[in-house]
Amino acid sequence: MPELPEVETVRRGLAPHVEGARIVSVTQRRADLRFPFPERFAERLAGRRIAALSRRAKYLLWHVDAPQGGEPDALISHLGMSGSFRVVPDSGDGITPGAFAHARGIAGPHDHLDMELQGEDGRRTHVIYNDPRRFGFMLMTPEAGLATHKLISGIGIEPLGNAFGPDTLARLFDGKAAPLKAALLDQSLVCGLGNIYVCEALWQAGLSPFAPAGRIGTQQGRGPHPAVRLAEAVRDVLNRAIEAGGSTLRDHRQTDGQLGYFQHSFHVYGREGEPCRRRARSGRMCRGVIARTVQSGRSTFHCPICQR
DNA sequence: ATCATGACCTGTTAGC
DNA sequence: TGCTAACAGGTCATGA
Repeated sequence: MPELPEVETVRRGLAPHVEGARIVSVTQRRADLRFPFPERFAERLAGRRIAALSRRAKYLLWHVDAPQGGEPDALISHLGMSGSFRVVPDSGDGITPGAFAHARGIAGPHDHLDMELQGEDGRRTHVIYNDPRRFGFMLMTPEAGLATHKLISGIGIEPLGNAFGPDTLARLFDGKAAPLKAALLDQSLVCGLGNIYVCEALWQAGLSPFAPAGRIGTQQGRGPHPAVRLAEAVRDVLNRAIEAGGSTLRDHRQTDGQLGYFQHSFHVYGREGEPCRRRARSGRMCRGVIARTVQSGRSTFHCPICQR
């Protein structure tokens, strides 16, 4: 599921419920996800206040205030392929979170974590993490060391940030023989893109997923420079996807349970064998048929006619 | 350094 | 209907 737009959708959905809220209790239903949970995870969080919820690449960062006599921590969470959070109001019947959730039939087999929160308005809610494939994870690190944390320090530029643009992109890709598809998936260059949005951005930019990444900085032709088209396409696709609440193929839900709907706007992803939807300025439709190929072990969807 | 591959784990779907 | 194989949004470790 979760590429940048889905993670950002989740962040926006959670933020009003968690920012400023106090963690009343944490129910952890298994010892590990992709990685083991941190030692004494639930105990360490209980009683502390969540100051802010931010996002870096596809990571959600929960900034947790210091406990008595301690230091602030950052909870680093990743949704993997199938993770989701949902927010459920407390029943107010005083039953423990786990029992509450089960009693109400809310906890499914893959509800691995249940955080009971008390908002600044005093209201209680549960934030429940569900993840069937368990490729997601949660780690804790001192807030002061967050930027140098192994998982965070190597992350590339945020495509929706101010520093991202055609020049940066061309510089990052300069000299790279790897195909554009692989370069855009490389989180240490530009972060947040996954298989879907790389395919969509390349289509929108009219660039071949197989073209060497280094070429976008030098290739000349008619019309806007490829790096300009690609940078614009990346931002536009991501922004539109966020507006749509992300893409729901299977698992992605907004935190209120709503589906994302950007999948209805896909031009290439999952459209193998269907006609290309590009319309030329003349009004003529592209005659191409969307092809699926495998690049570095994953499906690439593209139009062989208009993506060069 | 760069690149491709396999592994992680479960659920869904296509095909027989 | 029932079984099996292929495939799925991500990342990390490994080896060429």
